[in-house]
Formats: sequence, C-alpha cells, structure tokens
Amino acid sequence: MPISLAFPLPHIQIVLYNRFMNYLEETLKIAKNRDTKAAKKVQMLLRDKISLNDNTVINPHFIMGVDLAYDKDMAFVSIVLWDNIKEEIVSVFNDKGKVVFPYIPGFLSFREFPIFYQLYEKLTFEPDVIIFDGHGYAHPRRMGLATHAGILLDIPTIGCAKSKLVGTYDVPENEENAYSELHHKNEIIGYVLRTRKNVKPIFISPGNHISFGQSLKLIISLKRKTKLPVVMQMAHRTCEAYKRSFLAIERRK
DNA sequence: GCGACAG
DNA sequence: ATCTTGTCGC
Ligand SMILES: [Mg+2]
Repeated sequence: MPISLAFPLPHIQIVLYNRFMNYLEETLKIAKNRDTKAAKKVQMLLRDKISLNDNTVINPHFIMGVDLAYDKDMAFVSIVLWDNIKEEIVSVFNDKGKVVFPYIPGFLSFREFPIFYQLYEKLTFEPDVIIFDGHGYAHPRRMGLATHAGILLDIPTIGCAKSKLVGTYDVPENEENAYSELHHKNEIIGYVLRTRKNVKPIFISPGNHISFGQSLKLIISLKRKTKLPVVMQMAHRTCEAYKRSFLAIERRK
C-alpha cells in the first residue's frame, strides 16, 4: 500500500510507493488507476527481468490455457487445465469481475491480468506452463500479456495470438506446421505458425522462463482438430459458454 | 502528421 | 473483444 505523507502545507501531499510493494501489486494498482504512463514505465522496468534461457519445460505435465470474454463492463475468465500425460482436460475454473482497464494495443496485460489473477490466486497448485491468448515476447517493448504474467507469477508462460501486434515476417508455406520467424528491431520475437493447411496462421512467442524452441514445439504438440491448440480452443469455448450462462441467468431476473 | 494496432 | 445467417471452398 502507498504511504501518504501529509505535509504541514495542507494542499501538498506526496504519495510514496513502499519499496517493498511488489510488481504484481504495482501492476494491479496501475490497472485500477488506468494509468497508461505508469503502465509503460512498468513494462520498461520489468523488461530486464525476462528470462528465455530456461530449459525446464521440456516435458510439461500440467498445462494451463487462459482466455477471457466480455459483455459491457463485465469480464469473464476461464482457466483450463490440460493433463499432458492423460491427454485430456482435467479441470476448468471460471470467474468474473468488472473491467478495470480499457483495451489499448500494447497494454493488454493491464486489462486481462487483473481478472485472470483474481481467479488464479485462488488455485492451490501451479501448472508447469501457462498459455495466454495474446503475445508474449512479440511486443513493442517485449512485454506482452504472457511475458508480463510470467514475470509476475515467476512461472513458464507462452503467448498464443491470433493476429500480429508488431513485427515483420514471410508468410509461411501453406501446409500443416509450416512456420516462419517474426522479426522486430533486428531480433526474432516469435514465430508465425500455420497449424493446418488453408488456415490463417497463429503467432507464437515465449512469455517467460521458456525458450523460443520449446514454446513452438509445445504449441505444435497441442494441435488436435482445430487451428488453435486444444487447450486454447477449450479455454475460449468454456469462457464463451460461461459468459452466456451468466447472461441468461441475469436476463430472467 | 499518418498508418498500424494482441483482445 | 463484440455485433451475426447464410454461404463458399477444401
Ligand atoms: Mg481472448
């Protein structure tokens, strides 16, 4: 919590941030205050904490898929847990809350992380990796939703987006699993992956605590019948259904 | 100033 | 993201 210092002059007040306030609290506060200037500062600050050299997600057991849905000022979130050994969804969690931050390209984490975390913090276990519907490293300041969340939670994360935010790339060949590199400012920031023939490719980028190669490999391994990884497809469907059920109940009141 | 622009 | 029925193509 901020420390408010009331000075002798009543109209002068300085708000100091406790040096122990962690970045998670900082992020949630910035979102609530809709402070885009502070949001950009945090992104530039946390950028140095990104780690993509980790090699601990070679064979993950539990994988989480996250997605949100909206209706006016209400946000709905679904977390789907995929058992990568049983090859099936083993748990589904839903929650809802008020939208705290508007959608601004480049600042999606401040809109979606708060509502996601509200549900995530209630869980009593941690998955081996979390996949988000959006970019990770493939961000103007390398701080997409997946990366931001991966830093705050200190857990391996991957960004799985349906369209580009930044960067240039060659359109991948029109065949299953064809992919190309996504570049930005002279560095690779992710991959453009065509999961099926004749479908629009998706954008994969590491979030945090995972390498580029492992991110791409895991996403490809999660391909089933749909364009999106099975866990992301399920998260999307689940969240949409959850929202509809809620709205249905509301309408008959 | 203009165009791009995750969900 | 959301608004929405039928329709074209692999
Ligand atoms: Mg989404």
